[in-house]
Amino acid sequence: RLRKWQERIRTKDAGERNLQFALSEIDRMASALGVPRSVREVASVIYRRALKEDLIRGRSIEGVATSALYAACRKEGIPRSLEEISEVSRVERKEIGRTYRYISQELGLEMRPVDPKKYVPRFCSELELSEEVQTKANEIIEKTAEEGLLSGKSPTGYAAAAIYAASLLCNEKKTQREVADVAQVTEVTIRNRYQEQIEAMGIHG
Amino acid sequence: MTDPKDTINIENVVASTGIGQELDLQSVAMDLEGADYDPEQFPGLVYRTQNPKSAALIFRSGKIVCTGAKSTDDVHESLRIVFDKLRELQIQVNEDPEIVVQNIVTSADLGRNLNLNAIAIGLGLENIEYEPEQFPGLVYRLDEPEVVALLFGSGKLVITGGKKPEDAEHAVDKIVSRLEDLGLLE
DNA sequence: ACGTTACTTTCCAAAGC
DNA sequence: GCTTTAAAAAGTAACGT
Repeated sequence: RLRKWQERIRTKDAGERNLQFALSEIDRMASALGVPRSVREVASVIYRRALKEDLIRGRSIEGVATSALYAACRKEGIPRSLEEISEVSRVERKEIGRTYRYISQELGLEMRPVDPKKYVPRFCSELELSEEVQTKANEIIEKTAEEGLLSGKSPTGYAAAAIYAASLLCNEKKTQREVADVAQVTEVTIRNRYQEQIEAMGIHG
Repeated sequence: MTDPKDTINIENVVASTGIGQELDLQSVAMDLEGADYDPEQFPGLVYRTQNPKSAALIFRSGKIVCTGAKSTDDVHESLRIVFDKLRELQIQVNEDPEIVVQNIVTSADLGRNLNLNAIAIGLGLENIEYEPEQFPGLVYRLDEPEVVALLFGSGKLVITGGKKPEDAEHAVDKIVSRLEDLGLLE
């Protein structure tokens, strides 16, 4: 009898320790990413729900914690790409992606695809581009996405191309390399998306 | 107006069977030309047929998996070749072992571009998976037939998980009517 | 700025770790 | 869960030239 009781305490303590570890990891990663406190709270809620629904079995605590943070950033409208998230996590990109898809499905998070416009303010400020460029980039994204150009394309690459195009149009040119570095995509991707976007916008230049 | 059903093409058929006899894969690997066997890496021996093109995974238990064939007829032809090769090595093989198709992979074309964002919302976010940062296709699981469809912006699609060629046809029909009902196939 | 190769996703069986 | 095999879809990436 005593043994069972001690075991319960042991598991309870272990579970408590694991939860504390997960929450401190979320805090550490959130700080490294510079996201507001509200995002950490949303991530914590998602993590606790995953724990309650027993979704952590067969997965690492770190992987679920990182995925919860990725989901929280998206839910709060300030997405970070898997590439950016993986830079502050000890879990590799592929594992974060598959764990995110799993918890998102199981918890019924009903996450909408990321809107590329959500990346515009952050990328533009890192590039020190004006408000005018941001507005222009948003216009390009809005208009070309309506025409169906966005289907299947990565949101970061799409945003990067629109920002590159907008910087040219507003005479605040940034090179493809500069934009690519901030968005963490290749110049090839920017070139491909840029060509499609300017063609759809009817711009020549 | 091409019927999307007429664009269906079988790309791969996976089937399993067995010769009803245990095998010494080490000696089969020695005698069978072109056999790849690395038990440290994988317990099955890999044997490829050229015509029809396929890959057979042969196990110690005598069970065999055939994959890569473009039709169920090709699966039977490929396995007939594998059975004959084993008989040449003085291995007893049952008369005509039962061959069970486990999975058929099909491609098709809806003939129109798709707005995957609108389709994701229309089909219901709880019924689909669409993560363009990770993969350009929208994943749609059907209950009847029980298959998985990958929808792309080009209007092309992949149907997998079916066991009969008709499964893909029924799936394409359902997807087309579902998208038409939603006004998203235009 | 090309071209090639290779990786992402879905499905399934097999035997063993 | 992983390992191996095959195949398509389209996007992205990393090579070499």
